[in-house]
Amino acid sequence: VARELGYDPEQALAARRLRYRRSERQVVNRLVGLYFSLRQARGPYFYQLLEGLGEVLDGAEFALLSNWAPSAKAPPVRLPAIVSRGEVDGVLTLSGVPHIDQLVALLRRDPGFGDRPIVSMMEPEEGCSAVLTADSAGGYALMQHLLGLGHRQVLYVDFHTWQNGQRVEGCRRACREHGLDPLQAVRALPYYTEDERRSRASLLHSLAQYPRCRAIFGGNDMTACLLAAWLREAGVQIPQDCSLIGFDDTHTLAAPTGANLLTTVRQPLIEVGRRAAALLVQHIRGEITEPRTIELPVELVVRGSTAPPPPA
Amino acid sequence: VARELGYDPEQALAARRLRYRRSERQVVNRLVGLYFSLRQARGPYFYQLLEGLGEVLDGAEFALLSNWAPSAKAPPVRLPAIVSRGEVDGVLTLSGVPHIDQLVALLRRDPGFGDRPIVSMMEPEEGCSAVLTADSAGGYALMQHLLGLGHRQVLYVDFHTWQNGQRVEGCRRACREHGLDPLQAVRALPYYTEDERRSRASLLHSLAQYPRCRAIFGGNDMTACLLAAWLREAGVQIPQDCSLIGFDDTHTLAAPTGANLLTTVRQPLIEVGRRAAALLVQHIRGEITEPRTIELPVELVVRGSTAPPPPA
DNA sequence: TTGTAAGCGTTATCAG
DNA sequence: CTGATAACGCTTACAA
Repeated sequence: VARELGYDPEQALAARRLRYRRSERQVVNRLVGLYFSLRQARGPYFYQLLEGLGEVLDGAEFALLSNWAPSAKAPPVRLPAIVSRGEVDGVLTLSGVPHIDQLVALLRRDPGFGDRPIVSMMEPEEGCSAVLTADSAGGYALMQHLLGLGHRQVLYVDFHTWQNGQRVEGCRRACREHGLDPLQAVRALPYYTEDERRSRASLLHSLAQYPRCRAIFGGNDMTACLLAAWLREAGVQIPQDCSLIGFDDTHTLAAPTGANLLTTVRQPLIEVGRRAAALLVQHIRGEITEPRTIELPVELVVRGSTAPPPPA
Repeated sequence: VARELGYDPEQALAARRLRYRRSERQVVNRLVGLYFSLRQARGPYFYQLLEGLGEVLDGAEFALLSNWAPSAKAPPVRLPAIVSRGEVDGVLTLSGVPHIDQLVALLRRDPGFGDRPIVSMMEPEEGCSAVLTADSAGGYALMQHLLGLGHRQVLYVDFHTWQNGQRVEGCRRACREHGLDPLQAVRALPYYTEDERRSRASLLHSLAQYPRCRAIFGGNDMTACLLAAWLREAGVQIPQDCSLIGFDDTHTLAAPTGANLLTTVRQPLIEVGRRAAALLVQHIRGEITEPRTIELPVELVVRGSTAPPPPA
């Protein structure tokens, strides 16, 4: 009869939620939150993840709350009202967003969220499930490729605020296997978003200082493309004078023909989004109770930006 | 006393919503929905809008619901449960999403949404507020620029499913003012996403057919960049052999130096997002009751992809 | 097995 | 003007 009349108690969740306070049960609201920064939302990295998330959440009929846009400056001090009210069933976080630890602590402390599931993407997080990629293996494959071309020194350039430690660790592992001193073979050079001139000068200085270093590893594709522009302006030709590698396979380094030149490691970002969403939904449905970590493989994509080092 | 004890009736919105059924009042949930397609979410066009939306909604402490990801195929038949439950205070829509009319009708028909505010971005919509850009003026400025360079014929290429009529109308207005037959001067050539080969052949055929037409207007930057790749492969040099223009200023047509070549019309997309969010929040707060339309100016950005036509 | 009543937290109403 | 009361729709404990 209920079905005939189109009656669905889910429609009046407000009443159910009210009543459930007595029995300390939880109401599933089919709503999950995504914590990210507007800064990240500018690039394809983010919207590939979003595409995977959207696909799975849509299928599971979950809605996605997504305007958490923390600034890099201050840690979050308050949760959105809808979270404190207990209407958000779970949360997705994303590596690279400032102050994730504080956010997680804040969520855990709030009675409106408590120990509901959190799934972290691209970075492990204490007490949360995670969907990661084989970062270390990616760095290893990249370095193997460069070593095979004859390079013996690499300059690793990345935001100083990011810690892609696994990536570099993979590079260094490959170096050790080739009998090279990993600290000599992979030199880290931070760059500073807030001071482009300084970063550029620092890059060119390092290239002059280490004449045998003719390969540059940008911490990700976005960084690599920026470095490419600086190198071009300084008259350094890629890959004749210097090889360049990225990470992610999200950006195009355009050759005159329009083709993508950038040798990189492809991360399965859409799949990361899918898996993270699926994991969160399983948690919410109670099909999983313990935090779980998934690692997805990455793939070396060799294009035109890498070549043997020029003769000394 | 309430303040001392940290008591806030907003925290128990469920109870308030329950009670309000009797008096037919509405509960503001500080939650708005964004209707878009995953297809759009792939490009900077979308995330510039999102950036503006996020900024204002964050400031007003509204949350954003954003996993409406309709496929192009089928019109929406059901609203997310959270909308039907009346927990979404208002909706933002975006031009280019399939079946917007059906969505609006569906919302209006659903007692859970009824006549709550809808703000449409980049396209007017019956019975809704809208934030638009001066499309026609943009087309006019582009055409003025081309006419000034000496062009007398332009090929307009765009998705056949999109109707950027105002843009073309602006072009034709400029032609009329120069005493040209607008239908002769601006020829429309649709292209077909599902059949790239056909679109490419059609483009090259048209160029051969109209030898005096040496300027191409891609309906937007994304389209223009795609056309640029096809032209390059066909050996057509930009801008020496043929000028190329886009619209939006969202994509880069990279010169060998990495600089952006594309002459285009900049749309203030972040500002569109900000205004749309602000408008929706004002509606929800009851500060505005009647639908309102805002039009923002656009700006011609002349770069290297336009030049005088080659001598006949 | 079926039926009844209480109560979740809020607010409108009505009596005092 | 103040203060008590009932009802929004649901779930559950308990009685029949």
